[in-house]
Amino acid sequence: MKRRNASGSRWLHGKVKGCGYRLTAPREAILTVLSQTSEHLSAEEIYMAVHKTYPAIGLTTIYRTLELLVQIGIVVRFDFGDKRSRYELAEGMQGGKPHHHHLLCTSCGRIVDYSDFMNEEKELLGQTEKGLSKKFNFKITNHLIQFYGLCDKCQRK
Amino acid sequence: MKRRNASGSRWLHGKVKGCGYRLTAPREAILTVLSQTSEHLSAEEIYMAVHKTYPAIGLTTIYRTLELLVQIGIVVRFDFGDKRSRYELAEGMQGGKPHHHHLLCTSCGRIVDYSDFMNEEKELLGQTEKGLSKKFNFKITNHLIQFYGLCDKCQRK
DNA sequence: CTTGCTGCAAAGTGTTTGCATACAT
DNA sequence: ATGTATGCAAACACTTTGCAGCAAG
Repeated sequence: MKRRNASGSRWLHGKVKGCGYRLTAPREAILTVLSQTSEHLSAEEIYMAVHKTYPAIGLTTIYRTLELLVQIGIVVRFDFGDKRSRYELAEGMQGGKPHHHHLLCTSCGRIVDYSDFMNEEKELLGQTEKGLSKKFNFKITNHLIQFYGLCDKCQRK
Repeated sequence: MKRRNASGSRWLHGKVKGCGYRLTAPREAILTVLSQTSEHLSAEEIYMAVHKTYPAIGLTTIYRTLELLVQIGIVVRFDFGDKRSRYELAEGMQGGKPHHHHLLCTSCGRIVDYSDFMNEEKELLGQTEKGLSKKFNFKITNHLIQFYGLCDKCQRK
């Protein structure tokens, strides 16, 4: 678990308060965990991490807070097919990652972020979005791109 | 629900038997439903559809059969974020759809298949796959591309 | 103070499993 | 005949909800 911008959580507090929500200890702890990891944590994993510094936390609060943060736009929910939601700080949030897509190992579940090929992708996405928009009269707001395969370790087995 | 190739299910029987599995009435009924719809049915929806012609069917059998069909490669499982798996006949199966991606309305849940922009996409996907493959030592086997937005009806509300 | 936030326990929902019976081959 | 497939009910895993107490502003 890589550490990143340890003051990110402090900056995020403003975002929460700015939206008219209270800044409580549980929320603070959850934001801190999210801004200091580079992983794609599930609710339970966040719960366990927060529990270390704030043992009184309940799993319910984790779920409710995450839903709130997703609503505000501070956090993004992902579904990688392992039957539980996973959460990341949104693009543009302090402590968050730049825009990226995911590469998933179907054997061990490893998740790799990549942003190297985004430029080419972005161009095509733009074209495709425009075409789809016109043809189906959709107002496109978002996209999901993931690649699946075997990571190097799993290929050797 | 559009009807398509009504004999598709018969053709599929061979695939099942060819893989060494028994061809039973429940499986036959499930294949028939899948080969006659153009929708993206959930297990429960398949259950209800099969139930009309085969009332003795149990939901468990639906799940077990779908898992089998996915394993064999006759059926593909999708996850559109509504907390339940949805199933389609695989590309290349008789009665199945050609390769396509999905466009989803985040308001009403409508799912639109598109295959118009596949050529451009395919090219980019190939490049990106190659790059990712090399950089992360992944053997890429699959990809998922979805666009999210508001369909024309939901935009007017 | 007042209203929103929290934790616990219980309820929900989609999916899976144990087991005895039924059936395709 | 033999082992796979089925259906029921119970178990599961993740998530949500009801409610009474607590605390931020």
